[in-house]
Amino acid sequence: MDKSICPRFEKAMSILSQRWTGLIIYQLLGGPQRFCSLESSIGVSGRVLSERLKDLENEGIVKREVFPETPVRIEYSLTDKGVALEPLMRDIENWSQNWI
Amino acid sequence: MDKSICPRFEKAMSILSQRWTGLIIYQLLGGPQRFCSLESSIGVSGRVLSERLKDLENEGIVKREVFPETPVRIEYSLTDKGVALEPLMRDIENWSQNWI
DNA sequence: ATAATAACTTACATAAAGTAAGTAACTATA
DNA sequence: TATAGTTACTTACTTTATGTAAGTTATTAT
Repeated sequence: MDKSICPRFEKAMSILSQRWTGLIIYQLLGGPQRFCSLESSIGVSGRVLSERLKDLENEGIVKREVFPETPVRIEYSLTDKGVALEPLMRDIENWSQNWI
Repeated sequence: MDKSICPRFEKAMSILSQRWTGLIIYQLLGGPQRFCSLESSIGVSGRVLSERLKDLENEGIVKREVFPETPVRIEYSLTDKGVALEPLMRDIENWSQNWI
């Protein structure tokens, strides 16, 4: 091995290349969403969605807010770090329109 | 399920969010590379690299060229479709510099 | 004849993701 | 009071994906 790739870039890739991460972020660009809403619009299993949201929260990309209503409402949204991924998502959008 | 995500976008994501795909494309932006060179610079196993390169070839993102020298030389490079991913890779680079 | 090299492939083990059922906390309905 | 409904999970179990290490093919060098 003679890794010549920037560790920051690799770290970013390791986050973004996890299954479902991109779609979760893309969905949240449209505004805050609830667990079940993400689950159904993306088509990810609850088990993995739960895991991914925790990871993204730990990375400071997603924010979790609890509203103690009945039944409880929990909203997920993007932090500034998450919103900073918008240009990237737009590039994927453009590329997919031109080449897929 | 009420999928509201553009199928082209989803398809693009399913390619790009596969483990190692991003790093392979990123490395090939620097020019054609051989199998063993990709293997060592990225740190992916040969088994999976082989699988990925086939997938990317099938998607028309990567081109495989055989040079019948001794020992044989095989070079992988990006097609136009692959090169079109450069802005995206630059965005990931930028984001990682600012936020990681 | 043996070893070396590149580019894979195969067999087997471990890690990640999917599926379906279960839980907690509360409310609405019978 | 009991039953069922709702949201946001978690748990146990199965299937798929990836890693590891050894083997294969074709060719040249020693």
